[in-house]
Amino acid sequence: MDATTTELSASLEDYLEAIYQVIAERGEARAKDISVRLGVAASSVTNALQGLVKRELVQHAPYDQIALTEQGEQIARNVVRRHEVLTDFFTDVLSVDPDTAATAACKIEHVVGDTIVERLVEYIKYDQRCNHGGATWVEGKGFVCRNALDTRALCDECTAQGFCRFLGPPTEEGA
Amino acid sequence: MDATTTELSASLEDYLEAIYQVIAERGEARAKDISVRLGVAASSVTNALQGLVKRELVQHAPYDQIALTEQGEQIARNVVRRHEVLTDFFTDVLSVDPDTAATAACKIEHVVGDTIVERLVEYIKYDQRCNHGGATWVEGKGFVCRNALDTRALCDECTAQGFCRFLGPPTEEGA
DNA sequence: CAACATTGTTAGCCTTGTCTAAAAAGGCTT
DNA sequence: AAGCCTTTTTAGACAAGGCTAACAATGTTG
Repeated sequence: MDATTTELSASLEDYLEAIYQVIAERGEARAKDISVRLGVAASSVTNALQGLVKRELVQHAPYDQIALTEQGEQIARNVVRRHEVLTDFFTDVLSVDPDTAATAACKIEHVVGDTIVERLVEYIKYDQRCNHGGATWVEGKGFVCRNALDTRALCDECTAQGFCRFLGPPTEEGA
Repeated sequence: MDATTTELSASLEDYLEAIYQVIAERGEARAKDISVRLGVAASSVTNALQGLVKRELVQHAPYDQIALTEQGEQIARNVVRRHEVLTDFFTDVLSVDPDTAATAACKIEHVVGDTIVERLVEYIKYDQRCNHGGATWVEGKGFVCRNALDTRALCDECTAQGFCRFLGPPTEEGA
């Protein structure tokens, strides 16, 4: 089995993520921590660890601590990043409540590809920097652009400057 | 087994979706169509059908056509809807290319919850109706609000009207 | 209507991932 | 160092879902 090529299952990604986070929080990770965090039987952890060790993503001698290999840590970081990006997007852009956002991110993080994630990152940045673009969720009304809520103040400023003040002057690409 | 309560696996959702689409396209569905569409062995289809029949989501006598029950069709429609919403969001809002969008939607449709889907719907609507809010992906630049691309025309209009012209006047909720 | 091609089903195997129960290892505590 | 409690591992079962190979039904066509 080629460890570098094989796609990792959602389940194994979850283990990797949990290991990474426990190490980050506690300094070290033991099987118990993982089983508690994932709500899974201890034997399931042993089982998963064997798979991860075989793939060289984890270092683990029986009855000992759990550590990530270089490779494993990289994958874990990636999963965490996807999780964070999704969470941020759901809460900041879509104004979804934190619990729902977290739950959704936990599932989607295992299936979303890089292209989408990077676009989401850009979209979040856009939403943060541009008072034109940023919309706000208003219950019973849908998404409303901030200009519509903040009186005309921003629009005046926009006109005065002739461009979106956070992006620089208009480009020639415009219609 | 309580057919109404049990969560459906991603795999069975895929079968349901395929059956729905084949019926929509061809008027009827047979096992072969499904195996071809999903790229799966014929026996896998038989197998899945048994599960779906047991759950009363599909009607199917051996060697006969495949039909959806009321229940099954409802679930199928739901999956299709999630797929479409995701695809639209990825292409229209995030400007991701159609292939990537479709691939991502195929996977995410099985794990995304209703709350997020409905927010995405609203966001797409917002993006379509509000020239303030709508952003456009510009390669090498990120998302740029349409105002920044379209010269100041829209901004002038915005100022003249004092509000986002697609949403009505500013509300008191504004800061 | 009989032969053959296509389609569908069955049977049996494999992998992944979970569980429980039982055994083994480690670590405290006296 | 002996005993006890916790943690880990092993062993074995099970469900899902996929595959191949073999068999059965259907249907088409001389």
